[in-house]
Amino acid sequence: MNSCWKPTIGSRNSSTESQRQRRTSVHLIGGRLFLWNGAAGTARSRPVRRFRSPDLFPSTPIDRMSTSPADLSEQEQRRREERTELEDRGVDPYPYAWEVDARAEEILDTFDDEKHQPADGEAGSYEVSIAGRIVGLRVMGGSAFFDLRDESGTIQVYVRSQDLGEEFYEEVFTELFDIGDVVGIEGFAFRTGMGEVTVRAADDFQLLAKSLRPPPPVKEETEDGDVVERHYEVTDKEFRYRQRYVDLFVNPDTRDIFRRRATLLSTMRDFLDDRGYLEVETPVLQPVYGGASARPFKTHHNALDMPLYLRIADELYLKRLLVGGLEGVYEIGKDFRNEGLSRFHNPEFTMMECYVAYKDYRWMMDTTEDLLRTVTTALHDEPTLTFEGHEIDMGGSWTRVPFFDAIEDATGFDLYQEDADRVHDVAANELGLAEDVDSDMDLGELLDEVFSETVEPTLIQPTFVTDYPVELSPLAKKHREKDGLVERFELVVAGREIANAFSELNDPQDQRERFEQQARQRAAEVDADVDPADLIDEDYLRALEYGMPPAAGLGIGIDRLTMLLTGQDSIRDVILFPLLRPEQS
RNA sequence: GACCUCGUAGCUCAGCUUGGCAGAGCAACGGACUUUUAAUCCGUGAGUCGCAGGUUCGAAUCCUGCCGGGGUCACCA
Repeated sequence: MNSCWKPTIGSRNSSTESQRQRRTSVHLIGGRLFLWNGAAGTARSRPVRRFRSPDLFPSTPIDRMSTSPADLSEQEQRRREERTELEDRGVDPYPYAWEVDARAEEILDTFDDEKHQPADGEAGSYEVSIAGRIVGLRVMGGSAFFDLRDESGTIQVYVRSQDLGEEFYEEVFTELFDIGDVVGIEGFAFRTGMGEVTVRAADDFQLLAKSLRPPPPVKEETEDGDVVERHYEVTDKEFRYRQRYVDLFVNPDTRDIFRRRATLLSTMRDFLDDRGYLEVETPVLQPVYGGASARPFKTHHNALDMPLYLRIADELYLKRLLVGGLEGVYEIGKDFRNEGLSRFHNPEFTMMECYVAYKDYRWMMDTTEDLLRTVTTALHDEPTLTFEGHEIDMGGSWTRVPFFDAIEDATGFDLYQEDADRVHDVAANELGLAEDVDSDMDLGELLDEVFSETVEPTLIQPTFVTDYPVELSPLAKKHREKDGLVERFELVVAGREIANAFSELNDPQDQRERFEQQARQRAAEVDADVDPADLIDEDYLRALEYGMPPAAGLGIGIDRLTMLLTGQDSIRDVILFPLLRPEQS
């Protein structure tokens, strides 16, 4: 999981010495709390943290940066008072480090009753030093249990007045610690009478970060027997997106989604690296945007005094690299499209694009099968997944169906080589799409609409839809056999478009004509003042004129793939910090 | 941008139809409790009923407008 972190049970690092000394001092001085965390001399003399001068940020009123007591809830005020009280007692509420040598999940997995369970009244042999956040505190007189949550999971901690000194226990722990505080524990693992593996804070118990803001209370009543229990869980979607940091420590499922997203990415990288493709990084800031038909974000470079656009696709720069003689390249990065928000669209999203010289789209279909089967297996241990109740089999080779055949199969109408008027007529009058089409849509838009409405939702098992109309694909190479089509495929799974690929157009003359066509449309649609010539990427055409080898290219939307592989129905659930409307106070 | 829907304690919500003292559970706070499991038991505090205006003797409740959240559509290769 986290390769940086290696548990070292049984051979504990000698750098825990400072912790041992502090712990010794607890026993030596009994209840002398001001020495309890070894920070007595420094806590008071620590410089008081101050807010920056308001002059530095004249537009930000100081009273919005500090928080006046009147704005705070009772609970927030109390926690601030506790923090002050801790400092007065010489307890640093924000100390510097803690030597961790075990994690919750690992202790729960490796605890062995025969080897580790201590005899009554004795110390256990499974010694650990752990850290995490307190959730679910249960105090019972002179002892207490709480749940400690670290990145791996949650483990119960047992605290006794006898172990830690009465004064610490009574006056610091039970009075000044809260749910939400981050703490460090040194002690040993044991199994309680109720059967739960628990760490007893026998040796040390320190505050590592005082929480001034209560975590959301989420113990919801389960009304009847079949309701799933959700005790420490926040279900309010907006809250989860806006305060993802809380979502992550409260909802283990959320962390799991992002772990799986990371596994997906690393598996994909390994797959591409193993085949010898070079991972590259191309510009996000571009003087001319292209590679897709979306509207861009516009920005400005001050020193050069020039407009720049955030890229809407990586494609045109990656193909320049093929001209440069790199024979297999890929990039995983953010694209930006200035469009609306929905559960399928976030304005910035992650795209993997891969280009391989001397290959065509047929080869790319095979490779896509391999890639996605590998990724699916990495996440599910087998090449199958369940999405919205559908069992989806990513194994074997997948159905390949030409675009117009798919439409004909779904609607009974063969629209190949029909003109826009005819397609509009069929869509509006025969297919019940009158509300989705209108008469000034061009042929490409009409066909796309028909396909999206009638075919896409029906394709549940992985399906390559091939041979798109040229109007929809200005960067794809003309079909070697079929007039008016290009060698392109989209992969549809569970009714969603997962991948897009083509035999890459490398004829500079053909490319120029298609750019000109596209530029005229775009200038007319987006902004009448724009000169179509400014929308053409002349440098890309110059590159093609030097000669780009035949190549296959593939694009996969990582966010949507993650949705599919983690069973999420909103893109916001697979993006850590999705764009939201600004928060209103 | 259009339509639907919601806004009451820190959180989840009831109360609104039929106007009459602002409610519950959880959380918080005080107390009891040294192997608990959403700990339990006793007690306490907590509200600009989103905002503004109107109707009324009286508005959380009825009316109008606005603000904010969510959803659907539109835009979107």
